[in-house]
Amino acid sequence: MTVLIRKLESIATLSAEERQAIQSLPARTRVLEPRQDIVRDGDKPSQCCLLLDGWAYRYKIIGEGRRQIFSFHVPGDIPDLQSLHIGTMDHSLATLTEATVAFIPHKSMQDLTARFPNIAAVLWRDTLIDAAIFREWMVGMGRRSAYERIAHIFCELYLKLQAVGLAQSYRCPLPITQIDLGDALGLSNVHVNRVLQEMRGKSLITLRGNTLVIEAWDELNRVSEFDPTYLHLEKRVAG
Amino acid sequence: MTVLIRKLESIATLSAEERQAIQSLPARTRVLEPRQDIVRDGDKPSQCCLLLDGWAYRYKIIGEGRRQIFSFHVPGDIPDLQSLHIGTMDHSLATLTEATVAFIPHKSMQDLTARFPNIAAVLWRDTLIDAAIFREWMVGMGRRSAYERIAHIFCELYLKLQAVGLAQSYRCPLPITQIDLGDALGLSNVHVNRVLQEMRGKSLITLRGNTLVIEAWDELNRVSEFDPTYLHLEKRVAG
DNA sequence: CGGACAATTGATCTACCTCAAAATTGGTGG
DNA sequence: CCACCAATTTTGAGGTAGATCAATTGTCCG
Repeated sequence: MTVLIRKLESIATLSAEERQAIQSLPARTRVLEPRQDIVRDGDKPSQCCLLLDGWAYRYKIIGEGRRQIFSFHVPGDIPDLQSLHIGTMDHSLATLTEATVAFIPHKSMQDLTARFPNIAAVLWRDTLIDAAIFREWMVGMGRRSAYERIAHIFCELYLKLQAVGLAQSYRCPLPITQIDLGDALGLSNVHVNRVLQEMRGKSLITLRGNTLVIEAWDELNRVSEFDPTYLHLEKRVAG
Repeated sequence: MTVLIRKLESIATLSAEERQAIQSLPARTRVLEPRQDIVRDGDKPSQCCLLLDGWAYRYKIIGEGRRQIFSFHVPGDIPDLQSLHIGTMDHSLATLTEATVAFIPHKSMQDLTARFPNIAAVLWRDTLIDAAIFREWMVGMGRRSAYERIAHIFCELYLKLQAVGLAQSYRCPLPITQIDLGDALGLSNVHVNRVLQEMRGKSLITLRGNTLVIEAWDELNRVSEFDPTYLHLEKRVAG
């Protein structure tokens, strides 16, 4: 649960007692294959899924195989926290890489939030930040060019990873294909590819073997008009 | 506060005592002009805004005057509920029509949620549904055509209004311009106009004088692949 | 070494945008 | 009741970002 505590402390403050309560949350841990569904659109889960290791993503398929990706998740995230208060899933959650996840019964989460209102507030806050990120992606898909959109998501992912200690020196893992990136941003994989080449040509980034290196952070921020306010990060892990 | 109770009961169940507690929430009521900002991007509000009458919308402006609208709000909504747990606004909230709003201090909301954990859960649920709608709009902007997108938002708005008793017989108020609609869906006003004409031509809708009439509900559902699950409506007001 | 998947390239197409002007509408004051 | 104004809607004429389709190449792994 350490990774969850670290995540929550990146967006709020916890007392020792609260950390302790989170530590002793019961959990059934499991290792999952890459690209494996964890919860599906239409399911009515009775537990939440805490990502301990690896990456996951949320998505929805609409007729004719069109796919929209809503978010990418890293260790410490509870991507389906919402299922605690919304019975029926309106989208799916799946692993991106091999992943270790801990399943926590809704019952245990409910007990925890009942005993510690501050933890409830922090978790609520987490789902609100989730929504803030959705809004920012909406801005991208509605009003930014492909180039700006891709630059923007790179800035976002880097900061999110840095906040939980998974990135530093403008270098971070990025285990997603260009198809995934397109489905997250509302673009075709072909166009994603061309924009990436343009960015490489301008020495903004390097992207090879699942590793993203941001060569020009300031410039990437500038072209995407990136303003991290919406991530609502309280503090950052050194890095 | 009756309108708030009705809204919350459209997505969850309240006890008599809970209804009573909501009724006695302190509020400073005010009438606002059309198109007037209520809270602005960057503000740190100390109160929430309950919409009693009229419409509001949330939006964000990015460089060069590009605007993205995130949501439309009707009586019963608390469009900035998130400010309760997220200190700094990352977008703005404004009226669309003349509107009556009640400002409720964060302090009162916090007392209320502390005393009634079930109300906290319902409000949390409300913000989660808000996020679910954001996701559906993301699907639209990322993967649906302009035609599908417009048809989809009409279905959504009609059901949301019906749920709080503001629409019936496939007819509802819609006090928004084609420019607003475009900024909500990531389209130009010109293109919105052409798509609307196409829909009129096919007798799917009538849209005049701020009133939307859905002439062919089933067909509108079909072309937009509309599935209301994501609205997570518990029950509907008769109508 | 082979097979599968991901990235890349080329060629063509189109949904939607931009710009600009005209027509319509709704509200306002005389 | 009418004339007028501002905002909105509508129309027309290009223009383009990004899509689609179809190979080809590169990469990772067993």
